[in-house]
Amino acid sequence: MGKGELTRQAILDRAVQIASRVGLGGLTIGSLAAEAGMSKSGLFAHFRSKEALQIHVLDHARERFVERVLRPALAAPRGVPRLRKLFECWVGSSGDANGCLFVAAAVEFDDQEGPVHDRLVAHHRDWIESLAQMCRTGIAEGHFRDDVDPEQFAQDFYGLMLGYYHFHRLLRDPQARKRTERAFEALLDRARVPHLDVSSARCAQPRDSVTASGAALLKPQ
Amino acid sequence: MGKGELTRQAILDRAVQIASRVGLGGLTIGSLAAEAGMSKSGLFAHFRSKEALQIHVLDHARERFVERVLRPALAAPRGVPRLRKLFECWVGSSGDANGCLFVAAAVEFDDQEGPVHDRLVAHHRDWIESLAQMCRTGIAEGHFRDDVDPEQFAQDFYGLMLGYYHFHRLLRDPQARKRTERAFEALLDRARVPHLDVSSARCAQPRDSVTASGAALLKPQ
DNA sequence: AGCTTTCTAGCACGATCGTTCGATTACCGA
DNA sequence: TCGGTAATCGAACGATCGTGCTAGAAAGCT
Repeated sequence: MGKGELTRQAILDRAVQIASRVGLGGLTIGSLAAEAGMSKSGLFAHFRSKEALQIHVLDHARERFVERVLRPALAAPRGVPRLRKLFECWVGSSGDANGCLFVAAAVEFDDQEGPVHDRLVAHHRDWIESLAQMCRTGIAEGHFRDDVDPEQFAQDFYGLMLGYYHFHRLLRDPQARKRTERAFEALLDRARVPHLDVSSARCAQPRDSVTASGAALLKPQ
Repeated sequence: MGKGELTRQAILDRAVQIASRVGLGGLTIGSLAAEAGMSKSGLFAHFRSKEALQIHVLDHARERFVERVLRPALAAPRGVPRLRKLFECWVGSSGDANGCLFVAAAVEFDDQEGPVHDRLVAHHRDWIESLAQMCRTGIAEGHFRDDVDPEQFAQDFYGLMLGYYHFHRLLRDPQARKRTERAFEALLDRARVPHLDVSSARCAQPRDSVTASGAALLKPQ
């Protein structure tokens, strides 16, 4: 990795942090340059436009987020344990800027069409699909009923996390996390096979880690 | 109402619409003036600063939102019917800019301290408290179990709606609304009395009849 | 009607926005 | 070590940002 790519990564790290606070639109080249300790034009040369910068920031945040949340989950056994690990990493990374940026950008660009919007939607679709796929795996493993709707599960899951971000970050509610954990357990319960001792299902054999779930997000580059 | 207050309201109506698209920070005095058909300085004179404008926009959106969502709900019978009416109005006003602005502003100002942030938090606290209070009323009316946690209910409710906004507005998912309705019914079910053998009841019921199940519990009016 | 208060437009300001360009420095394979 | 490529900088561009100031138009009151 050349020097250019190196500082580029450093810039993007900073950019994600800033953008998670002020949004992708509020992210300014001048302030980013100052934060990165380089000139405005020097920084600008790395990305040919602000729009390109925004997309790169989005991609960067996605990579980091996948690495910190999805990847560890895929190392866990399929089904409920994997979902639980995902949840744990997701909630745990709430101080991390990468996840927050996605939520912020989602609200900011929800009806501002353009390349940034399209890229953002694509990433979110991938993420939702990963959630749904994990639910399907849970069904296949016998942890969930087979009439559970994976898309419903994914939306409920995501909504639950959005609620967490909201209560945790805006309202600074110290109980937000505990409630989110309860909501997550309730979500699992709703999908779970009735009259079954969960602990036995949870200790299912750890099949090989990387499966279809999240494959869309894990493709290189 | 004098002419000044009249154009002020017109300005704020426009401002809420614009801010729901580009955020409170992205809301610009110049573009707002152009949209309102008046000069930049003429508009500016109504609010002594941009920050004051943002707060007024926030208050305006809140008033409208309460009028369109909370007020109709309070006209419904206490407990579950009221909650159902609230949900209905809330979901129904998703095209309305007033609700969206709050979600947008919440993400935008979640760690930007200042007067706007404080006002926003206050409004959100009020809203959440309204949700929790409705839950308490549901308990008092005997619709919900008395060990239901109202704050948990409020967070779950809000999260569910955030999920709706997300899937509906960003992802343009045509099924978002139906899933949100299912999630809402599941939320009611979880809080509902009696708490008998949920698993069998849950599995036996086809999805369509879930909606009707709660309404049968209490007679209208 | 006239008079006073309120509202609005025009102009200008410093700052910062994204962006371009040419010069200069740093890096790296030969 | 040298020469060429890549990285960075400084200065400047037009546009737009939020914000004052002042003069005039409109509205409201008696």
